[in-house]
Amino acid sequence: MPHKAPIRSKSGDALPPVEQHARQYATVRQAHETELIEDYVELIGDLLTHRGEARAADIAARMGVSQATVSKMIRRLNELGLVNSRPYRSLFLTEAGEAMAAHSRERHDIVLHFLRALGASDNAARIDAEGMEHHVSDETLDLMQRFIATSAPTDKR
Amino acid sequence: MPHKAPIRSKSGDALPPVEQHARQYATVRQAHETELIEDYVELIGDLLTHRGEARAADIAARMGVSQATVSKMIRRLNELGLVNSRPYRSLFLTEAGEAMAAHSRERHDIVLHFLRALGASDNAARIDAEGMEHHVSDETLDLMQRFIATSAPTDKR
DNA sequence: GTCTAAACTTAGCCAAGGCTTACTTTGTGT
DNA sequence: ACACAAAGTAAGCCTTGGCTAAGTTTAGAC
Repeated sequence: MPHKAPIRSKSGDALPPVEQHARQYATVRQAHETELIEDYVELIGDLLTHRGEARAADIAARMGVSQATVSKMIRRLNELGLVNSRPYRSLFLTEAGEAMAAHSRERHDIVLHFLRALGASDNAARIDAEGMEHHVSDETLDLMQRFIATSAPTDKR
Repeated sequence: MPHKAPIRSKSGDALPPVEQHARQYATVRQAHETELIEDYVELIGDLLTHRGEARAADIAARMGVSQATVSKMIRRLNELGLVNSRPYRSLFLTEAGEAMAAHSRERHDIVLHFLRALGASDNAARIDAEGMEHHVSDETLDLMQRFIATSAPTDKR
């Protein structure tokens, strides 16, 4: 019964050690937990910046979900101390919310510009950035920034 | 009451049109639905390739979840026609499962090598690849491949 | 000033993906 | 040959993040 030899047959990498492998997946699972929260907070921040206010209806339309879903989510954000909301009123971010929004926005921008610098179309860059944003380590983010700097000496809108 | 003017105040990009924005989030949500499935199938394929068999206990250890969770998941994979499993026995992939595993593995490898080519450490590259893999469009994947080719004329390992 | 549409909330449903606890099966070691 | 540990399964719980349907509040039109 073949069981322990580190066979290496395919293109490249063998399986990582069990604990390392488990940590990889754990990191991804953890990212998924905070991901949606960050997306909401980021969007709220963007709406406040670009539209002057953040209404649940706008959020629902942009997220592509029902208003009920947004309403529920806002309650969560409230409990988490990320937004200040009064029933039937427009939303505001708390300090913690502002910080999270700024942080997310910054990461998002870097990933987005990186993808464009790599040569991606606007559409692909936008979609991929939205998904990748939460799975890029600080280390990699740094490399992306460096890549942007060297590749596109001047431009950016 | 300020309401509709396309204000553009910050660093860069204004908000995308509502429908486009909603589509972005929808794409991410959809990726999340298939992500776990793909990770399991990919891991099973890797275990079969590198270890000769795929046991639930191994999967649980590598995923960092309980055996019960794996057992439940295997039932789902079975219903989806991705694995062949007989109770208490080792797993095998169906043709569809093989195809999905190969596809995931390929994407995973490209992202991983891309990150290394960018300059990421082994650890960061592994973790980020695990998370990014499911959020990279074919278009971007192509660009990554091209980047690998130009940046590292020969090496790999 | 009132009435009505739009915005918002609440309640209750569902599926997914974790968990623990308890049970069954398998296969080894002696 | 059997007993017992390891592997696997089953049942039942919880939280998240969707949904719909029904009710409430707000605010703008007239």
